[in-house]
Amino acid sequence: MFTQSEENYLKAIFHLQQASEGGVSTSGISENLETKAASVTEMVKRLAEKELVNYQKYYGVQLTDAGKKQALAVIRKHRLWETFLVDRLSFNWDEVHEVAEQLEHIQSTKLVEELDRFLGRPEYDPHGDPIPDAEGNMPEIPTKRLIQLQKGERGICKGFNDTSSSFLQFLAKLNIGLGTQFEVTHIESFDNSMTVSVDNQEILLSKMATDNIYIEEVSV
Amino acid sequence: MFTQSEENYLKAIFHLQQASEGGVSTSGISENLETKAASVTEMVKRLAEKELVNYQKYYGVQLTDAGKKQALAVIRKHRLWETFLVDRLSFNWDEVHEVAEQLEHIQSTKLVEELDRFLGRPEYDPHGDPIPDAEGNMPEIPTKRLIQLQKGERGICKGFNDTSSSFLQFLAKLNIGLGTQFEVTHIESFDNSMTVSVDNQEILLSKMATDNIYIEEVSV
DNA sequence: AATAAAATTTAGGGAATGCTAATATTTATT
DNA sequence: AATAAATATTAGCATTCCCTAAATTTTATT
Ligand SMILES: [Mn+2]
Ligand SMILES: [Mn+2]
Ligand SMILES: [Mn+2]
Ligand SMILES: [Mn+2]
Repeated sequence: MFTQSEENYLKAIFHLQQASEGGVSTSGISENLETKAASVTEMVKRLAEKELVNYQKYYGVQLTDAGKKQALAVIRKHRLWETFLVDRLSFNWDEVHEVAEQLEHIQSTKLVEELDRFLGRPEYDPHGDPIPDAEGNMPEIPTKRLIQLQKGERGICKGFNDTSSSFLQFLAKLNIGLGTQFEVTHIESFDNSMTVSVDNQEILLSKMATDNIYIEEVSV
Repeated sequence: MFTQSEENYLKAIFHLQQASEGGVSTSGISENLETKAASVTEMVKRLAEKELVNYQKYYGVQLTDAGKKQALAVIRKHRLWETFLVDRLSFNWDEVHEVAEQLEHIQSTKLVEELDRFLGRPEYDPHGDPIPDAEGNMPEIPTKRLIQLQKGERGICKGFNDTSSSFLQFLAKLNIGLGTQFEVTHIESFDNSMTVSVDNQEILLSKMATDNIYIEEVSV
């Protein structure tokens, strides 16, 4: 259906789109795929021709529904193969990316379906990233971090960027976990440390900590 | 290392080479790969440039050692993946070819090694074709058929092309099996049926039968 | 508002791979 | 041996994908 190169572009655009609103820039794509900007412009025009992206000269691209669907199909394959490599063959989680980058382009609906079944319909890949289902549904990935909140704003803890045991143990000591409600009561401009109130208790968190906590903002 | 297209050509040349001595013809390759002769000539020149084949204009190509090695590596991957699809995912033996045709091009030494281990180092794929080992060793595939022998020549039975139970049962009735020694005593030009002596017994075999028996020729 | 800097697009080109039509060579048939 | 038929190669062209250098447009800075 699509070439490997087209699929790589769609995937890159999808990921860049997650991380920022508005159009995805030519330079963003070119960095992500390690190609030159001129090559990106050319490919983006072809993708627009095929109605996989909306492209506005000089203002970047956005995936259409068709483009998003295809991107998710590739991401699904990528993460299923990573799971296969780690769970069934004895790859380490840091050795799988390059191979999955190739395997994600194999075209066979039956293969994807059977692989998914064989692996026990996993929901997350070895890196903890969610695996889209056959329809492209995937748990929303939290992108907002506690550090981005202003004084007086509130958020609910949705996940962590750093998943090392030391960080998780630190959080446990403070009674912070998934679902914890924060209200920012003070931001120290000197070092960007933050005071948040949790269950009417004041907790001081370093920049380092607040940058590693994903939240969903709650309107006051 | 090599492109998908190059690998497909090497594999095709390898298979055609098995089935006949002398150079592999341009038209043979073009039929096998469903491309035009002109495209074959062009690719064959590139392969010769890279010393994967010896090419003599108008007289076809032959794989060099390097070319043969690469062809065997691709065949190894193809057959391992077919085995995976049938043994581990629930593919039927007649559904695997197209997918294996893609999977055979994935580049990762570790993946091939781990897949081989995971499958229990199988020796034959779901179609009964032998799987080359990592060094490219593979049981010799018999290519000569009984039908090719002339009157007075001898051969030893090495395998069968048609492996249907009806054919195998027919052979069993005549006491023909792996290792059986034939000597051709007569060829009936009218219908190409053949009389062979086996253990000093004369047996009449139809063209249909002799065309499905692989042999190794024995010099008289 | 003018200018400088950064980002993007266009122009022109190359490698890989395939095609059709024209030409050359080999092989088969008279 | 001459000719016809079959095979193979060359010439010329198209597509995909990537590149560098030049031109254009947007964004940032004076
Ligand atoms: Mn990829
Ligand atoms: Mn992953
Ligand atoms: Mn293939
Ligand atoms: Mn097979």
